[in-house]
Amino acid sequence: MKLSKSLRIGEVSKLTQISVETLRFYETKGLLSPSKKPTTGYRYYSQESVNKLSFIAKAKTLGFSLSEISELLAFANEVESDCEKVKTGVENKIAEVQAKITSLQDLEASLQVLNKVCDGKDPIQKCPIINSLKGELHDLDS
Amino acid sequence: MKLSKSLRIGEVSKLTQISVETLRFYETKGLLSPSKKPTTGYRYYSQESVNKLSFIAKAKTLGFSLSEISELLAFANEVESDCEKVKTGVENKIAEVQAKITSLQDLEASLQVLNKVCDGKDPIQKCPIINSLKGELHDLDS
DNA sequence: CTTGACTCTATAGTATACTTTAGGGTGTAT
DNA sequence: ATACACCCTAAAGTATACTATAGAGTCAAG
Repeated sequence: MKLSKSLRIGEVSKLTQISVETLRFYETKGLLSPSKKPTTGYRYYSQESVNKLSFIAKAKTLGFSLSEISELLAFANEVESDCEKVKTGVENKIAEVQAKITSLQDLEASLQVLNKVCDGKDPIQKCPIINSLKGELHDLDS
Repeated sequence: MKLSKSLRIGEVSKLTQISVETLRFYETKGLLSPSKKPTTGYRYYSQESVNKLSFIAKAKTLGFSLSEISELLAFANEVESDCEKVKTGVENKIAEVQAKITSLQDLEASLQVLNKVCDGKDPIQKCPIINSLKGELHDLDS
């Protein structure tokens, strides 16, 4: 078994495009724990660490928070468990995303109503948008 | 001219459902400035303040941040200006919301792909979701 | 005139995800 | 040997939007 070469923080940073400060920050959040040379305190990252970081980056683009990612990583390390929890996590995230989409669509509709009633040319005292916000916003509450 | 009755912070809080702490916080953010009785420092809010607070609350439900709301309020007070800026602000917000919706829809599609490949019953080592995140995620990068 | 509800300021804490700063060691090439 | 890039820790700062706490003054009723 050949041990894969271990990397220092700056090299990992270049490879992953994650700043060294952020790498250290992730460590404080328990997301990874590189080995440290006791005499110098220098961090040495294995290839596995790099893989983990790309896992983290991808999960982040999927909208997972760092603590959720932490959970996913923990699931992945629980040899006992099956992947039901993981699937459940993904399903919860889907539901969450759908809910966000719905509320943003509602929001957009409300904004479109505001936008439609204003030609942008009235003096500010008569601006229908300002007046709508000041008033009851009947059109928007439904 | 009858001056409308001025209210103390607790009364305004009950009326608007905004906590007294938040009312004071909004003040530090420059969103409103109730008059203060010099001898006691007590805040007294006019009906206009209450209207402003309902404006703020509504704009918040429309996804405007406090600093954006601050701008809207400033526009509304610039007697010189027409409502073009306001309309532009709303249009920018619409574009922003649309962009968010699109990216959330992409996100959902990615999550659905993950969800579909996993029946939730594999041992964690074989979990397709975990493995997708670990691997290249070809299906998701497109 | 005292009690209790209400108000005040100033400061710190919460949550998320980092970034920045200060002050000091480490490693390698010349 | 010394310069220079790179690494370390600990603490503070950033942004958003509040919430909470401590210690003290105010107001109205009984």
